[in-house]
Amino acid sequence: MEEGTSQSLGSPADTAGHRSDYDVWQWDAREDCEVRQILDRVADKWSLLAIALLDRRSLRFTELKREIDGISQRMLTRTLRHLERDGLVERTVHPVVPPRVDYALTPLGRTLHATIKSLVVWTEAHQEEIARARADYDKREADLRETSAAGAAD
Amino acid sequence: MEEGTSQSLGSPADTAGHRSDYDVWQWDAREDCEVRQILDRVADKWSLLAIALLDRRSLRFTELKREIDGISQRMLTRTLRHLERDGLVERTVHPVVPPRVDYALTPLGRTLHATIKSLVVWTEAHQEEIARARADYDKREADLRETSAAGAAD
DNA sequence: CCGTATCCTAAAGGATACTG
DNA sequence: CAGTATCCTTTAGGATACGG
Repeated sequence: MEEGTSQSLGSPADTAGHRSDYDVWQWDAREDCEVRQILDRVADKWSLLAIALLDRRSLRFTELKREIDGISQRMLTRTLRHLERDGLVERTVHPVVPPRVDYALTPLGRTLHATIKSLVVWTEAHQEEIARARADYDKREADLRETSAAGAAD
Repeated sequence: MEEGTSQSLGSPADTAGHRSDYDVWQWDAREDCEVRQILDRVADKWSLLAIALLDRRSLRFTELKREIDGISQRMLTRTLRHLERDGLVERTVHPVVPPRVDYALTPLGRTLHATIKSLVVWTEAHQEEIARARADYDKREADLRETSAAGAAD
């Protein structure tokens, strides 16, 4: 792993004695860069769930619809099409009637799922810490409002 | 009830000889569960960028605004407040005039960044594969439209 | 300098109805 | 069964103006 290659943003950077080993701007969140797109794909409302389910076993459309209870037909179709386009999911149409369509994770999809899982694991490991942080923040906020209200009342 | 509450989705599961080691439904994407919230936080338009920048060194409001060129004041404030509330970023107000406010990643924020980074690394490693998949998909789509158009014209 | 408040637009996504 | 097509609501987020 190289230290910053295209350093960009003329920042002195290393001042904190700590540094990212990639260039932040290479995956600038606003651009249509790959990371942004993958992140959007992974993070959208239903993709992650579909990926996780398909990582267990392949499923057909209706099965997915039933398992991801609450998703609309429209969104399930869109989600699956996006995943398919990105090469994460494979769609197999069986020429029978009534139609049967199977969805399965590709090898690429499986490696992505493995990666996402580390984020899930992180969250599970730290959820209490986060909950505490939120409670503290909200408490401080409430105290602040109370104080300023009291101050205004004086 | 569907079979299986925690083990859930009555899937014999292992059929593919492969299985996730967590319960998909514990982090059901639709609920206000922790994973969903963290994922939303991480994936929203600006958070990731802010986190990555702050992982290098602490920055003040205006510096962040300048570095994340394109972000509105409104969204920068909101983004930072959310990160602060979750205990990922620490906000330090210096009681001077004009005001000076420094933002820094907390230890928790740093570990999150490290985790996110693995997703970034995954994306960088597979972006060409994804690009190919998309090109293939679009090609097939185009061919299909062409064919059906020709068929209709006949 | 560091915000908050207000207004406004674009996009995501649900509900519903229809089709091969 | 496995989708499209259409309409409608909700939300994210930009622009702008103002305040401590």
